[in-house]
Amino acid sequence: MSNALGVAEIAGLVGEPARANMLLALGDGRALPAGELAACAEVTAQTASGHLAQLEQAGLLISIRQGRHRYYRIASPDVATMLEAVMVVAARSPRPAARLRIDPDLQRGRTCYNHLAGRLGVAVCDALVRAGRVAIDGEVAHVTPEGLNFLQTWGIPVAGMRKHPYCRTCIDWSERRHHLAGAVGIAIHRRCLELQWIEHHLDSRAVRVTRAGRQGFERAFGIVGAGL
Amino acid sequence: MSNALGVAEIAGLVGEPARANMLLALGDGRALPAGELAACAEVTAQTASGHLAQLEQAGLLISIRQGRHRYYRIASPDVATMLEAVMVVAARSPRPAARLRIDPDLQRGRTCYNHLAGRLGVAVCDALVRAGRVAIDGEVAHVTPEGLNFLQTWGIPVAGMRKHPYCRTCIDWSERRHHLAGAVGIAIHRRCLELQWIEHHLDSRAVRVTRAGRQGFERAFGIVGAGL
DNA sequence: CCAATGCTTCGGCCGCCACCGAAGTGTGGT
DNA sequence: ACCACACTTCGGTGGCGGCCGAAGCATTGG
Repeated sequence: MSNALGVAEIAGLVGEPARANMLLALGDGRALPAGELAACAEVTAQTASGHLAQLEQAGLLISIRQGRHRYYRIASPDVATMLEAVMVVAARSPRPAARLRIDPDLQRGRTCYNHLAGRLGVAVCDALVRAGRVAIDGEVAHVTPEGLNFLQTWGIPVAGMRKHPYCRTCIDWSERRHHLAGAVGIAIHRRCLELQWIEHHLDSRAVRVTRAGRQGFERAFGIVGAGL
Repeated sequence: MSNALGVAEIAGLVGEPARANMLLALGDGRALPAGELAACAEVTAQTASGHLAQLEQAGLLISIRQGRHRYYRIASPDVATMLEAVMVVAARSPRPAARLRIDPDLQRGRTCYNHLAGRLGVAVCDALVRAGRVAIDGEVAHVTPEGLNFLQTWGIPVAGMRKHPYCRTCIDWSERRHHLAGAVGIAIHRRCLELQWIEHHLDSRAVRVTRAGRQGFERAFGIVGAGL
């Protein structure tokens, strides 16, 4: 039925701290860029690149190139199941192991290079789509006339930014759900900072929604709780 | 939430061909002595001992000492579940074939402890199943009434061997197929030796099919080429 | 165009670990 | 008592592979 060599090969790929860290970071189905996975694993970009290539070649991950980024995600539910099964055993293992803590702040809201991501980013994107201000067609997003109007009055000079990477989606946080990237995404992020709706954690990419932000996100976007 | 170090540790233990072989041999919940596991993994007793100690310390296996033997078995259903999950991924992996050099003699035919394995072992098992003489149900195999008759007339005293490890299957590492183990498997091997259908390579577990064996395997089992 | 950024490839270093020979411990059989 | 057998421990060797520095594409933005 199955051979031990194949099993050892797969398990061996997981059995390396750097790769295990990357796989676990992707464990919930998100797609993350290579650089970020390198940070998760605490190795340099070169090392991570090699690991990711192995994982993809073995069929554990698949990658999508988006601009100069390369997003990786778990290839199939089978792989996720396997990871969970290993985690169960690892948790029951008598060997105490150091725990790598995942910052819950990062999951709530963060910047993805220069636009909003995390639950907050998804919430903003959803709100814009629901309000008919943005229309998503695959990887490309369009700002509708009402959207242009809205952004303008909100304080974003949309006029000058009709350029190529205008508005697009980013496959990222919270599986298969988009958030806005591109020029519009960046502008929104910048405007949120200007308005002091969010503030950055020092030394981290996590963002915190301020009290003013809570009100602002609710009034302008209809987001209650500001994605928290 | 979960710790990557623990995961890597567990997966790393499985990610070694020798250990993976042992774990898979124990995958059905049987308890096997260290020596047999060493044979399964095709390493010396010392090496196997070290591996087994690691697996036990990590909580994947537990051992019972019985006389001068030491029987190992899977520590918990969680571990078995994990192994199956890895096997599923390994089966779907685009790299199914072994990249490890396999001794062609061993692949053709060999003994697995004391029964036939390799292509010859698989061919014999297949032939018996095809002829309705053996029925395989998962890891357990049953000899049908016709099978009893056949073995008897072939020269195997089946009458006295209704004991516990009667007839079971063993997963072959090089062929990824089942072959017969247990008392019946051992008896078949012994009978083949008696009939001089096979002879052992000196100093190896490889077996060679003699000219008489070629005829015999074809006439009795319908195996042409005797699995070569 | 050029500079910045993200990722990949190449080359060499170094540590870990699987492996086996030899010797040691414990159990069973005679 | 003796030997045979199953397993373990120890020590030394060799190879595999993870790691990073440096350099090489590719994309984006100015």
